[in-house]
Amino acid sequence: MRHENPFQLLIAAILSAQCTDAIVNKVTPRLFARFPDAASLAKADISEVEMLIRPTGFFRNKARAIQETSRLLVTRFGGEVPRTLKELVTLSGVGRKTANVLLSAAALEGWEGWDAVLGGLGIVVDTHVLRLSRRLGFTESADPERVEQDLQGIFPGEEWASLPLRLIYFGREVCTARRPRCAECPLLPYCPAGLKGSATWGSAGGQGGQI
DNA sequence: ATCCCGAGGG
DNA sequence: CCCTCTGGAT
Repeated sequence: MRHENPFQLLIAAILSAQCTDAIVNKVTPRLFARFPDAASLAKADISEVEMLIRPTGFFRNKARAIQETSRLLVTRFGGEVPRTLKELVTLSGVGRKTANVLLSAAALEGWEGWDAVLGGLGIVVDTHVLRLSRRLGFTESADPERVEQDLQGIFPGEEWASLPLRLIYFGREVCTARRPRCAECPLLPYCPAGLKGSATWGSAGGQGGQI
């Protein structure tokens, strides 16, 4: 997700719920040209915000969320993005997944002043991470928090920030939800769902996309 | 468990 | 047409 600072990534991450990042990247340049920081977005006309973000879906909820979050940044966090998961999830439209997106970006991009709190970093579990974790046998659970715990038990802490980005890319290009390209997959020899899955997921009578 | 909601792919 | 997309709040 494109961003120039923590505020922009926070807003973009809220907008990315149930929406491709390509669409988020399409609307954020206009949004941030009009409202570049928390102070300006906090005072914005809500209907104008709705128009700007409409293509991302859930636009009424999301407009309310990013404006309320901007107000909270101004009134409770000095106009800055808070740097702990506990504080981040108090923001409107921000759950554990979105909070972990911020902490992961801070770790990967080496944000100034964030290193002290990165011990609380978790693993981003979105729709791709959830699906691939189940297919690859990292977890049996469908609960995002439980999946995160299972992944934390498998991967060393240094990989927690980068793992989701790699799974997401892999999930978009190869291990897609609907019709995974098992024939082109380098992980096929190690995949429990593997080719036997494609018989189930695919055409005849299968209740497709169970995993 | 349900609602929010538009856009793109198959 | 139906399913999926870097979910969160009620």
